[in-house]
Amino acid sequence: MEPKNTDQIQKNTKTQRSIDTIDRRILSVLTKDATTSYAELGAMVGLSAPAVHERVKRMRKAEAIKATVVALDGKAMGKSFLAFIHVEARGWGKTTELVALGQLPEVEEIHSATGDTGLILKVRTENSVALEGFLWRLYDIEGVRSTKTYVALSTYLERGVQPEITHSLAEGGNIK
Amino acid sequence: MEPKNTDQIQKNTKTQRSIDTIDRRILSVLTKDATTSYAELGAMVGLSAPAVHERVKRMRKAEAIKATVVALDGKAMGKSFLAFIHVEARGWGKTTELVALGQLPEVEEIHSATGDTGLILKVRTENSVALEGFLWRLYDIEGVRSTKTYVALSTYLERGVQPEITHSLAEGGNIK
DNA sequence: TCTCTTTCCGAATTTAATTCGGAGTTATAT
DNA sequence: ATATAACTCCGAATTAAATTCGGAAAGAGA
Repeated sequence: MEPKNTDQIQKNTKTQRSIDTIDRRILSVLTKDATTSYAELGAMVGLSAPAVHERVKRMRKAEAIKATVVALDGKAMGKSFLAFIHVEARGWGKTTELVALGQLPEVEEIHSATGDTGLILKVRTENSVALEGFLWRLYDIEGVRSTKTYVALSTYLERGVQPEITHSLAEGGNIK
Repeated sequence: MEPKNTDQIQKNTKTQRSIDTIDRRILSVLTKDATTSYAELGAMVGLSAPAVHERVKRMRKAEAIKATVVALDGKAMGKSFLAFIHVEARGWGKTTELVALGQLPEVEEIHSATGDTGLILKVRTENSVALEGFLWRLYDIEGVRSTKTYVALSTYLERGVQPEITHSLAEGGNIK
């Protein structure tokens, strides 16, 4: 047996164990149905229930899993209108007031963005009247220069962060 | 994937009891933490565990609750880049190919939209190179005329559909 | 009023989550 | 090489929660 070169420096001592293939397979199931039991998950990935539990617990602690939540249906909640609103604001200091809009349950996402727009909002309202009401509130905020609203007519896909990565995207080639 | 026509589902089912205040309070908790036990939920809303269970079961069946899922951290999954891509396509028949992009785990949302754009995509990738790779694949699709990409610099809020409704929005006034 | 339906509760049961001790593995240091 | 420490796993035992069940209370409609 040849001795390995020990020159390599290993410096991951205090870092959390990285997410491995089994972790991603577990997460792949849980992003679709988090009511799956540890026993079932174990059968899928070839581990015992306590082993899966241990992994999930670790990922929760490391905040790779941010939360377990129910996904609601917009229409059933009485919110038929979905819109993306691009907000152009004068001066970056006023972003605070805009972010405060997150208090409203109609606002689901707030991102600052590149391009010709400062903020992107995802807003789901009861109807077009409520959306208009929201836009009025937006213009009431000091510094809001302009907005562009894109109303979603149909939603073909809507889901959270997926654990898989398409490595071929970073190579310019086709899907593996 | 075809957008789900919930109207028909509603018709076929016997008149479902509508979502009441207690239901919304339960959902409000579950959208933040679906690991909350029925006993705890019951204590919060003044019901027994079986009563809460019954309500949740009903809402699942009625698909007001679409699923229970884990919310993952994009960075922890190795996806640091978030972008919204507006796609303008020539002819509506080609939408099928675009919707097929939903196969990629990087694609989180696909909506058809009003405005000067046909589709809005929400895409989360490893880095800018992978995002560029994705854009190349987009342009490979027949009929894609142009795209506009908005990269999210910071995310201030990101959550699912909320059960509460701000009624004052539909009245043009202030928050109640 | 009577009946049908819905919603709820407490108790009992079933199922799953969680804990625990120890075996096997790997990495690191002596 | 060998010991040490740190992981990861498993099966068994325990604890906690989900689920089922029968029947009581409340409401709707005839």
